[in-house]
Amino acid sequence: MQTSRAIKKKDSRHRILQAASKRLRREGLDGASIATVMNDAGLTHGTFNAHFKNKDELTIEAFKHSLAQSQPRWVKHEDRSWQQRVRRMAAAYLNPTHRDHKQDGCPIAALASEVSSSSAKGFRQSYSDGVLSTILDIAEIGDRADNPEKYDQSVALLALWIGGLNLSRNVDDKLKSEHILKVCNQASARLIDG
Amino acid sequence: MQTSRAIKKKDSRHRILQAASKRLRREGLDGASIATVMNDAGLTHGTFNAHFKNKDELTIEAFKHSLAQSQPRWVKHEDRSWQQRVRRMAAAYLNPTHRDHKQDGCPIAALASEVSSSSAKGFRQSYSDGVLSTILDIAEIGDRADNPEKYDQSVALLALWIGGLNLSRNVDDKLKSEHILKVCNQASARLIDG
DNA sequence: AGCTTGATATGACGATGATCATGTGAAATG
DNA sequence: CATTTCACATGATCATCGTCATATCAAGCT
Repeated sequence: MQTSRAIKKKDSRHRILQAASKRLRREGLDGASIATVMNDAGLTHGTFNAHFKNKDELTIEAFKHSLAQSQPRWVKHEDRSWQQRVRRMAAAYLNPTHRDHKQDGCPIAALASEVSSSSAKGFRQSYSDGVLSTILDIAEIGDRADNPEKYDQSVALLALWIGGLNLSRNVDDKLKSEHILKVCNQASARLIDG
Repeated sequence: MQTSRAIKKKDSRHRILQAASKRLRREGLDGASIATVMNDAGLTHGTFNAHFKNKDELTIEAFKHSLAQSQPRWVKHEDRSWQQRVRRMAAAYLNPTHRDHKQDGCPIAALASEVSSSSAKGFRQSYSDGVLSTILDIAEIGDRADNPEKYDQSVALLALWIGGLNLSRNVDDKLKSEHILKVCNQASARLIDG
């Protein structure tokens, strides 16, 4: 049975993870300082190590948390066909709402260019695992051998989506930014009926 | 005429920019600390503000410097056809050498997910300009109106390349990383002969 | 030669961040 | 109800970073 203290601690941990995963996605690896995250969670910064060993551990857990939270939103779906599925996923990924809510969106895109320079080895491993499992989830297979063609198409789609989303986030002109999203949606469809 | 002092200063500035642009690409916006960069350039950190107003200015200049330095390597070329051109550019961009030399490679890819959270407004503007001019350079046109179809294809290609390069950098497994590069090369060709 | 200018060096300052030792108060236990 | 336990708070410590005031020393000028 869980004591009320244990429940409270689990709840605090969850609030910290929630806050950290948002900061992590919005402000990147260095942006999510412990003091800020703990403040977001409504706790004082010194309490941090009662919940996590150190910052690396928090980063890893927050990344996993955000992936588990955001990925099903666009991946897990019943679709009438593979082509339907790709169109739906592209539309769910490449749109102004996702572009403008980085802190609630896909952590793979949000951290795409920061991973390789991270000093936290465990984080790079988690990210790598996240990428590979996302590819399989897009393809709806358990292993590349199950359907190499779909796997390869899913790789290219994920690359296109991550690149397109980041480009659209970084182009100042609103119209041009939305044009990027539109073009990448069309390119997604093109990639699979070749 | 340039005095030897002016020459010396210009040379120092160039060394600082060179060092900063490498650090910027390898370690990201926060990684390139002034002390580190100045040390790389063979100067003491306190001398920094004799060359640049502040860190934001250095970041902007270093980004422009690296874009001017790296972009022509794969964009400026005489090609027999548009399809040839795209294949050549994809091969020049999506390969293990570029993947493994982030500090000398494309700054648009190297900073793709960090720009939107940067507090330096001038840097976001420079990056945005860099993206748009790179798209035009890929298409070899001066404005989208010159050839909307090529422009749109170039947008999708750049997205695919940036996403693919970053994915390959972040996947631990060597074979899988190279597979990503290969698949994205193939997808590039596919995107233009639809 | 003596004076001025400017490129670089030295070192201090305040801010921020990660980590940790210790204190506190309330819930759990007998 | 006294004692123990534990979630959390407080505050210190050490490192790093951006910025800046001041010092030095050699190149250029009169």
